[in-house]
Amino acid sequence: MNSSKRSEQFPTADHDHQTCVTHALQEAEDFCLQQGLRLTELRHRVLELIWANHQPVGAYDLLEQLTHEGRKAAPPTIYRSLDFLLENGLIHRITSLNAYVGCNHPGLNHAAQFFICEACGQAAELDDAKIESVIARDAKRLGFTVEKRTVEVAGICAHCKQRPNP
Amino acid sequence: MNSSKRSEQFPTADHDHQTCVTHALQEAEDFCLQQGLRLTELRHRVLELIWANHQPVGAYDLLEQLTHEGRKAAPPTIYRSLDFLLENGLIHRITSLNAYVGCNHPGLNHAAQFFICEACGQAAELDDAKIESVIARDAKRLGFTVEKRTVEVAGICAHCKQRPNP
DNA sequence: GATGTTACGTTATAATATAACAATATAGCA
DNA sequence: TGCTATATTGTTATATTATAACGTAACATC
Repeated sequence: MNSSKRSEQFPTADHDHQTCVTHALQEAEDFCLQQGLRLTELRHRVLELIWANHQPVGAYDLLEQLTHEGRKAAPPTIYRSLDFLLENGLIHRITSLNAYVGCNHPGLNHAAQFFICEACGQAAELDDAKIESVIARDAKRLGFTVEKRTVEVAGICAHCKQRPNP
Repeated sequence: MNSSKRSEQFPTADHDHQTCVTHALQEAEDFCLQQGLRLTELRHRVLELIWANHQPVGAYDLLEQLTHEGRKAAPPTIYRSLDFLLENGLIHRITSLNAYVGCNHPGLNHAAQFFICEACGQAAELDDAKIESVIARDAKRLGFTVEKRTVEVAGICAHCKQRPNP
């Protein structure tokens, strides 16, 4: 099966990335329409670039890609769009990389975990309820009210273990 | 009981912080002696400052504290000491804060989880084997080799929930 | 179309971190 | 002890990530 979206695993060789990007944007457009959010041309383009990069991408990389296509852009331009996309659950920020990646489940307001390959740079997004429940249990024991969870695991993905030089 | 080290919870009112700092430094000295590591005056002082701050502290805060006591210091000065302390498990880096905190179990090379209070700035270090095992299970399913784990939970600690203005 | 709000442009700067090379201190050995 | 290799620290410059502050343009609502 050739999944049309970035699934909860590292993309395989037969992964059709163009379809995956298109699907994600369609989903974002629908979501914003439903929610009365303004997915402006700039925000749309930034989201598209994030998906097109196909792996966590830095704000200044995105900025360069925008300016290369002729758009006038300074850091605030990109950070504002990133803020909008983050606030509305269309992308995630990967803290340990200072990078941004498209969200697989836009609008669900879920807590995600990321497995990040240090060889190829790809990141797999999981949503393991078990991790959430263990964290919740610890928080309860501490009397701690959870606001935000950051779970990021760095290492080597299965593909990169097979071929040493990706 | 008045614990003499920062325990696996948020410090209580009767927490004797001076003893806690002294204890941590003694432990670090012993550990470095055993391992043949050079805990130089600078590194010792940086570690002391980290413990004395009693909560995650930024590199440039430490730098300022060093210069205020008359020592010549530039960013590389502090980052090198931080690198040494990180490599040898004497401190942790809290990615989501870009800050550093003393390790409760120096030398154990353990994976820690942090619960960070957004009100008082304190961080509790846990070492919950259950979280590790769940992550390990997910990694196995993905065929992913884990190198480094980052688990950071932000929220409000029990003390701060009781008194609104800490 | 007047008006309030949201989004974007622009300039400057803050905050965090590293590169590159020189000077000094320390350890280990002749 | 003195020599030499290595580790540590000093110093200058710069890279990288992010935000403040303020003006302008677009849009939405009346």
